[in-house]
Amino acid sequence: MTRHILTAVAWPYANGPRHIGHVAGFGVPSDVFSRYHRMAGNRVLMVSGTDEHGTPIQVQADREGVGPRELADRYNRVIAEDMTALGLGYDLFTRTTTGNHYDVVQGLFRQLFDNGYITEAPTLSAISPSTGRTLPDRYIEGTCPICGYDGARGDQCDNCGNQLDPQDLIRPVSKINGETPRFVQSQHFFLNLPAFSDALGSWLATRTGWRTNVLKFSRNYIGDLKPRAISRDLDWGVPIPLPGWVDRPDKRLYVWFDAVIGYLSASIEWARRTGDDQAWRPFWTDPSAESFYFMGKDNVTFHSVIWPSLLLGYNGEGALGGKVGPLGHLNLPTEVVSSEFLTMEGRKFSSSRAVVIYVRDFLARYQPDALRYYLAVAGPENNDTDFTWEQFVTRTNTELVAGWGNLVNRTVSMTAKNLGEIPAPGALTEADRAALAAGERAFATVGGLLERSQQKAAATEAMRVIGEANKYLSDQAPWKLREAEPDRYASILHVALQLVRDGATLLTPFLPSSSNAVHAMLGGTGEWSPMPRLEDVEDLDGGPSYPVVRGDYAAGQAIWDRTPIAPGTPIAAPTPLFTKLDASVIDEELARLESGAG
RNA sequence: CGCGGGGUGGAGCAGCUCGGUAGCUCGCUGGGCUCAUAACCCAGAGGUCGCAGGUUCAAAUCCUGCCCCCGCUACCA
Repeated sequence: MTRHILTAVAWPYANGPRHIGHVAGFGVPSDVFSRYHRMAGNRVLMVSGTDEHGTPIQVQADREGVGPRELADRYNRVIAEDMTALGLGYDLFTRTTTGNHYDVVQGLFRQLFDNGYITEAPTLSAISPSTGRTLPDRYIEGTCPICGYDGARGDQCDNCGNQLDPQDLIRPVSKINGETPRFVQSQHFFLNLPAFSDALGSWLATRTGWRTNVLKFSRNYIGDLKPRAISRDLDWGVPIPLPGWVDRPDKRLYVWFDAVIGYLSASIEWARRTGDDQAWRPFWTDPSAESFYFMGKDNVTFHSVIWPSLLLGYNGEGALGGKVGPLGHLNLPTEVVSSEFLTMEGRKFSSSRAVVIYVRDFLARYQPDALRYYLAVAGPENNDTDFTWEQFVTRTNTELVAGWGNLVNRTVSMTAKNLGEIPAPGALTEADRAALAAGERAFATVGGLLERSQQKAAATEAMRVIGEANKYLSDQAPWKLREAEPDRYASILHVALQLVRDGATLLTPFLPSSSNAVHAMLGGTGEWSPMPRLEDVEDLDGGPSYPVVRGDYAAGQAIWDRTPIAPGTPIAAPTPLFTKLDASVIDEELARLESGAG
């Protein structure tokens, strides 16, 4: 039976361009996963978009002297272009400022409200006197009332480690503009998280196959849930859909509430754009549908606790009961796949301190597949991992260029120069059969690892198979047999070309562009693993137009199995798949890092 | 006692769930090959698996204590 798999990819925040640490966490792993499942014959829906509400957007907009919408427009486009350039195969990469998203978010809010899971209460919050907007704790600094340290943050003192409330700070000031925040009583809405702790507990107890730290962290977290405010004093965000509130210019839903709902709204938007409004349902309301959420570890609680709580509340499945919402019963996540963090040359990524390499700048100088490969094989899958330029150059040159690229190049070159077409095999020797069997077996082993989200091991295993193919060529040494034993020569090249074909297929989830190139080299026509494209679309509900990432992935020929090569297919001289990097790029990039030029 | 991860040959990692004389990639040394982007193949050197105890016929693998590193800690999405 065909599985329906939702790949829900964390939403990049549109207050600036994204760096390679971001795509290491959510981008590349989710695309490897989706491409594999598409090849394995499953129906995949991969959605995401830019998250554009919240105070940091507002702050950055003020800093740049533009409105929040203008700022969001700019970085939405930058990020969508970067995701496309990396080859991330979204069915829809949209944004949170669409009419469709507003509708879906407000629909969820109303259902949660009607079911009793959202309540109104007064709360003390910090306001910026000059703008009237909520001032989040992290933007407030002052002297710690406990230890006297004068750089304490509103939520915690970094010096003595005590948890603080911002109103306790001595001489609190706004980090944004230095003014003294005002603390005011204000009416806000709260999500009754404690009402979900039992339901969350039994749901988490049924989860299997998760990375252990995600489960441990989540189980620990639900032990002490408190109601959580989901509105803010802001004019930038989704309006609160209740009489007396919806028209207020100073109250908005808080960004984290609307952002996680994006998975659902983007799925619905995708369906509407396909012409079948209900096409999202097999991924959300069918009990057998599966959903995998990809993110960095800082986002785990939002996906393993908060988002499931919203879904439980919408379904009327918390402690207060309630009705199922108009969209029907929505599935909770099958698995929350979290990545650890990537560091940059031993330091934390930091845009402000220029410890960073943006996706855009990276791709301007290096191949997307080189980045994808590095992140897949040496990324932060289970541990924090350091990105170093030296490692990047080494892995690119030894594994991609000298290992895989060279296998393709030497095999295809020999064939093109001396035969001009894919040869038919003669009688196969034991060594031929063993080599072919190893290539075929790899689909099960690499596929099994990908099924279990062990992408590092999967990539390593695929490269091992390629190493065996290189060894096969050396052992058989066809170049010695070209004139003396032409039949044997043809057989060896046939086997080697089939192994190249297998290697390209196995590496397709990781290196789609390169595998497409190999497909063409071997005389393949049409699309192998389709790439995403960026296009401008009209808002479906009358808003301004915007760019989206989409693709016609079903048109791809790639399947997770051996694709036999066809003798007689003409073969031309190849061009190298990967660019070898000169050792000098290490120093150049390190110098860029030091000078802060990005 | 806030939660979690980690300390394995020069570098980066796997192994630890189900204990049995340490594996992979890179680098290094020597050799082979010459089809290939000086790429490929073979052989070798190099580790008392953070420290100290304990359990066991046997521990990198289980238990206890300690030292060091890192991430997270919820109004920052």
